[in-house]
Amino acid sequence: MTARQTAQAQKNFPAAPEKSVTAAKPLETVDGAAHCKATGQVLDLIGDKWTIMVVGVLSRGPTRFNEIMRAVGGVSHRMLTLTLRGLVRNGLVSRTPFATIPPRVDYELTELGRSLIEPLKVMSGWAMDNGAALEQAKARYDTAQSSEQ
Amino acid sequence: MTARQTAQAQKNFPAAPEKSVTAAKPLETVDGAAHCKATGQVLDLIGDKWTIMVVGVLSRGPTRFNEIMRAVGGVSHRMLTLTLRGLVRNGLVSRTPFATIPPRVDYELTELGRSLIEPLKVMSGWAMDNGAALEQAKARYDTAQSSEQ
DNA sequence: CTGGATCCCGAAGGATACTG
DNA sequence: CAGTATCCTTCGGGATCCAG
Repeated sequence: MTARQTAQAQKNFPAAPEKSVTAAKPLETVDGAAHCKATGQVLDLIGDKWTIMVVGVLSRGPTRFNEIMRAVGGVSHRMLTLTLRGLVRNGLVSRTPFATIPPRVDYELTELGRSLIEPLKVMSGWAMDNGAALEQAKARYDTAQSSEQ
Repeated sequence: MTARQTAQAQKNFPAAPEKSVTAAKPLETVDGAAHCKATGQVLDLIGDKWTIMVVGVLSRGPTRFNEIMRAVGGVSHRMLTLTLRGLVRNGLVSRTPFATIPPRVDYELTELGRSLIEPLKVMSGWAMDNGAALEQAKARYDTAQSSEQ
């Protein structure tokens, strides 16, 4: 969530593919620095260990801190705090504390946050479709490596 | 690329939302462990600092090692090697060495690799659309924090 | 219950030198 | 040119204790 932005700050693609191909094959290439930069930004938001899991939980409705923690499972107290803070900061999640005792805080996806679900489902769909192929490739690669040693 | 899978290996969602909501609002929720797990897998592939940049470059056609390095800019020799190896291992990129002198190696997206471009463009599109909103949210959040100190 | 602060370890990743 | 090996620094992230 931090490593990339530094590298990206001074990152200007040296040369776009001369004569933007956007008209020719708009769906075949990712061409252009803008796309890469933009995609990188999103990955900085959700590319860490816990964010998508949390978003996944929150997509089911407003949830309290400890509920999220149990639902995600395996996340430390501290990391959940940080993850949520990041989401709130980026406006993807709203945080509404109740002055009850014991205190209670609800987290909920904002409109912006919900708009992210679609892209996530696309990724998820791709993963479901191609996960097997990926595993296969890995297996093949690994056995190939160890045998030719 | 490694941190998550360990956590995810033993990660079984404790309880799916009782009575799967899949029929009701299939496009509004990310519900289900499968989706989260799958999405997590993809993020393990492309969630690191360099992979998408490399994929972006390769989406324009076969490219040599040093070309990629220059095109990406800021990536170290070592990390590019590792990134490419990961992509090759997962079957997203093919590696074809030429026994010329000096040696030359071309990297190219495989069919599987190209199929990933679409999802990436979706993410990229979302980022382009909402990047401003994210920046705004961050700015608001940060100023709010520093002022109420 | 939610959140902050500290400590600490292991992994990520840059720099550099070496090999084919 | 492409790839490997080593060193060294930084940082993510878990455990733990403290506070409101």
